[in-house]
Amino acid sequence: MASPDTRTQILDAAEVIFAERGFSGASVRAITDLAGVNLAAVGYHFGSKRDLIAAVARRVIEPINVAQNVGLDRLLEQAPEPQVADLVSAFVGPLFDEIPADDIGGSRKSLLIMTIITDPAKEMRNWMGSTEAAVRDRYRTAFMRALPNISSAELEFRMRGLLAVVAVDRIEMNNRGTLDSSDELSGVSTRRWAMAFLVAAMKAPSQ
Amino acid sequence: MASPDTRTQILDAAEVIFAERGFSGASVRAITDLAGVNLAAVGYHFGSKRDLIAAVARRVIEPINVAQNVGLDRLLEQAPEPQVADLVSAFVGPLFDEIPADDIGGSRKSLLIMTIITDPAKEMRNWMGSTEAAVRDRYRTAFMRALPNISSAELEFRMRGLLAVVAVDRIEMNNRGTLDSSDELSGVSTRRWAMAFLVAAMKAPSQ
DNA sequence: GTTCGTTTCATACGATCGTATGAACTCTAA
DNA sequence: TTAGAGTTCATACGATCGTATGAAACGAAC
Repeated sequence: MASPDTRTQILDAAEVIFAERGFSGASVRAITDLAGVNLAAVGYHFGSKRDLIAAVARRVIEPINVAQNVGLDRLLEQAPEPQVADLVSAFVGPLFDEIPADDIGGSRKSLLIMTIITDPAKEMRNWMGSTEAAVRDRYRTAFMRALPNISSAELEFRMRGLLAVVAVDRIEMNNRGTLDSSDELSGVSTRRWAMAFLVAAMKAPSQ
Repeated sequence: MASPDTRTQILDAAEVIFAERGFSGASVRAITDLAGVNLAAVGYHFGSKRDLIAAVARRVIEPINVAQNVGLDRLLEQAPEPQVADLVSAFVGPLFDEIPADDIGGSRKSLLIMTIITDPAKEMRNWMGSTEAAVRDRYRTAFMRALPNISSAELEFRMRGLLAVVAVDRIEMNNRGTLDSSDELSGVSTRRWAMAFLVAAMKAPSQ
């Protein structure tokens, strides 16, 4: 069953280093040094750096996908056709919930998510699509019922916008978070701002 | 004055390689190989890889900033207080204009822009802020007049959303552009979709 | 206490990285 | 034609990269 300690320590350290330097900019040695474990531990527990990247990404993304699924389940229980605002909240909410804004680990995770989304290494997108695409499909059909005038393609564009706004905002907030002091205030505000911004955007008349 | 050929060939090749592999994932050798020039040419023309990154980023960002400035100038000539839709168009338009959607170089540039925005290497943000921040300030004051009920902080959030939606969309379109065939259609649509989405979002009531 | 699967360790390998160097080449001006 | 600045070239250096290896350490079962 493998001692969970070393494995977890590596995952935690990798999350930090990957967020700081990107996937290819991070060295296995930097990760094992931060984790306080032996260099060879990565090979033993994960096989290769590529597999470590996959494990780290999975650990960050999975709870978000689960929360998005649960949120949509709860909405569909209450009403067969949820409102746009509720769908937006259920979709982007987990990005705020699973990524605490004020602590260091939170900003680290948001950076990591964007690293995952935008990393040029295409390996990511292959193994990620499985569950992530399923969640997005569920939400898209729900959005299609709530916004019958919007075409499927345009809806996909808008859903991408949901993720983009929240993810980029968290990154930017983190970048200045190291300089500014009282970003707790803007941290709480951001969620309200994002909801107002995104709900209005989703409801925009079809173009 | 240095033969502009080699320098430009390096910049062109670096744009491709950086977009494909990220800054730290790209090797100088890969760039010079693609450019068909000698390895040492990077050292001679740019000094170091870091300086090459700066030069590439500057070449991509600068025309966008210029176009954004020109667009705002033109709006302010016509009316002292431009409308929201016009401001949005002038702000995100250059991202479409300077980055053709259908050709390969276009999607490459959009990827590169996102690489610049999100790259964990913080060196970027230092030398970039100079002119970029000035443009954003001009637009923020213009938006503040058009949207007097929105606080300055929330407005900054919303302007970040403008860039995020467009940039992420271009990346995603590029990612699937390699698979799909007829994305010229969605390429043209995207601009209209972005405008509808973003204008509605900017006009959202304050929260 | 000895055995044996599991985990950690120090260490080494070949590849590749960014950069530096000095010779060879090109081209213009005298 | 020659002098010299500007540019390109082949090549090498040390550092660091991901990965592999085999010995040491550990812990539970008998």
